[in-house]
Amino acid sequence: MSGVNKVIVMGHLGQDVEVRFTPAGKAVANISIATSEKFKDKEGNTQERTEWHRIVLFGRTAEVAGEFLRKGSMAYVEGRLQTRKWTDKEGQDRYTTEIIGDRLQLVGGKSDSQGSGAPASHKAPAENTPPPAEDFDDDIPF
Amino acid sequence: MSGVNKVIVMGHLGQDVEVRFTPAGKAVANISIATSEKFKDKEGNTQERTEWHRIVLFGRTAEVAGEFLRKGSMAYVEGRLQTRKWTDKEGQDRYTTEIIGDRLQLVGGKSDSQGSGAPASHKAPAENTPPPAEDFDDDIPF
Amino acid sequence: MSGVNKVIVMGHLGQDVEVRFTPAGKAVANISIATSEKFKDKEGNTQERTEWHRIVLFGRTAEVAGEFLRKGSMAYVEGRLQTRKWTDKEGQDRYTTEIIGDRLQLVGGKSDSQGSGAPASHKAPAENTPPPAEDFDDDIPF
Amino acid sequence: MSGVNKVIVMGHLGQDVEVRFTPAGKAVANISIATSEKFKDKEGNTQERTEWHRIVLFGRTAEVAGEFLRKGSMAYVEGRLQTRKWTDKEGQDRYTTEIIGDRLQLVGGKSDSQGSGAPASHKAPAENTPPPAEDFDDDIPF
DNA sequence: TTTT
DNA sequence: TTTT
Repeated sequence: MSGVNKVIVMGHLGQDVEVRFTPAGKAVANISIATSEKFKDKEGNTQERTEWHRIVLFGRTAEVAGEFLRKGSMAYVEGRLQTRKWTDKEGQDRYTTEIIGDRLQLVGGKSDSQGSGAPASHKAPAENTPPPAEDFDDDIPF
Repeated sequence: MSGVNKVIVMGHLGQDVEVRFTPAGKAVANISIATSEKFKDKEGNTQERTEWHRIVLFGRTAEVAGEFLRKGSMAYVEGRLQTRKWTDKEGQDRYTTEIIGDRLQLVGGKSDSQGSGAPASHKAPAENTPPPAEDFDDDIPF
Repeated sequence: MSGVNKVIVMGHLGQDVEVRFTPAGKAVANISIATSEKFKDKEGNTQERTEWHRIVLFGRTAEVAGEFLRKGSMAYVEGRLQTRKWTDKEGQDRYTTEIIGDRLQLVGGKSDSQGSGAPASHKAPAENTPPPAEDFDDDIPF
Repeated sequence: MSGVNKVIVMGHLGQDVEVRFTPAGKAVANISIATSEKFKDKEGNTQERTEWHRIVLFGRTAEVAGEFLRKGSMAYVEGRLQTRKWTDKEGQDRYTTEIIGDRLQLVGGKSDSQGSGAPASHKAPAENTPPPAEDFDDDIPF
């Protein structure tokens, strides 16, 4: 590993968690987290911009997400940036930047109540590495 | 501001810094920083993946970058993620994720020697906000 | 500013917030946040260690803390480390390490319900600097 | 693990690295890193305050530090805060706050040249846990 | 001193 | 697509 590539994101999930499994049985979860910031537009009016963060979790961390998070839940995620290349239907190269999360911390937002209720936290083992994209048969990149 | 949207990146620049100015005279710099990580492929062989981070700096921070950084320089950048929508030549929506840097710290790598040599550091004022995209006439998004 | 000195802490407050004011009328808040980690002791049993973080907030951020946080509230704090020297009653030098917080984010923990209920977030202006310790008349350093 | 306890520090070492070994043969390194910040004093003059960070590294990370770092080297460290209680010669309780580093990244400062010259980076395995204090016979806490 |  |  060379250099530093670190992301910290905390906010609410815009959708329920999608959990899939690789052929080898490893869980992979996709979550989408919103953050927002205020800024002044040209007229000096305060505006709010929402930023959507596409996050991918693997293994036990993915399972924890699938079990404890849902649309509206608040979560803290630590991870790294990764830009993935894919080909669209016209055969053109496209790029999608995602956060590969290696630490997930639930934060007790109202919307995450779900029966069990117990908050949860999970940290991926250091050797955790995303499976190659080929493990999935998706045509649709996201 | 709601939630947390934080990125920390440190690595070497893949190209010289591009500095432009808005019509209002505000500097905007684009830099590209590489980080790399090792991972095991399917055969168990250690591979290295390089990640390129597209970073945008504004104001005084952009000027410091333009003055002290060049291809090969090492830099530490703190900022936030922002995904920008643009339209390609076929009229299709495209998205590019960038790091809006609000803190730049030069780290004394060999390649940044440049006469002056003085290390530098700069932190954007808290109220620093990127200018609207319309300030630029570029057809080319990056 | 040279180098990087950054702390991120999220957890529950062990006590209510203490807010004081400098002679110049600037608010200063002290909060205490717990984090915990699991580890294995010599016998291989899982133990939990709680870490208490002493945090100091200034100005508007301190006021937000005083208004919205209390014992049991959950908060996210970003700041920097600062070790303060003081003299105990025996005349000996003592040192206390604190986190000078410049960003406070409330996270909707159960215990912070308080009537108003509205979550809050505040970021100190970049030029925010702690007042010199002499602004306080305390004999007791913490 | 509950909550977030994260520190990022980058700066120059004030002294050579001290490496010791536990009875079980595990390396433990102590390093001291300086960061500085500018602030305005009461008279409005710009002053610089240096902050010294006491960092403890374990295992392979400690060995890397011992091999590649020395007084004047620049390093990036990621870790967590830990306050340690000890008893001084008068039998009084004393506390020292340290950064338990789990990621060390050398940054190519001039002063770290040392023959080999190769830059280095090391991340502790996730399960890395500091040995109990009793592993050391020191009377002197730091 | 918090929380699960 | 979230949340306030």
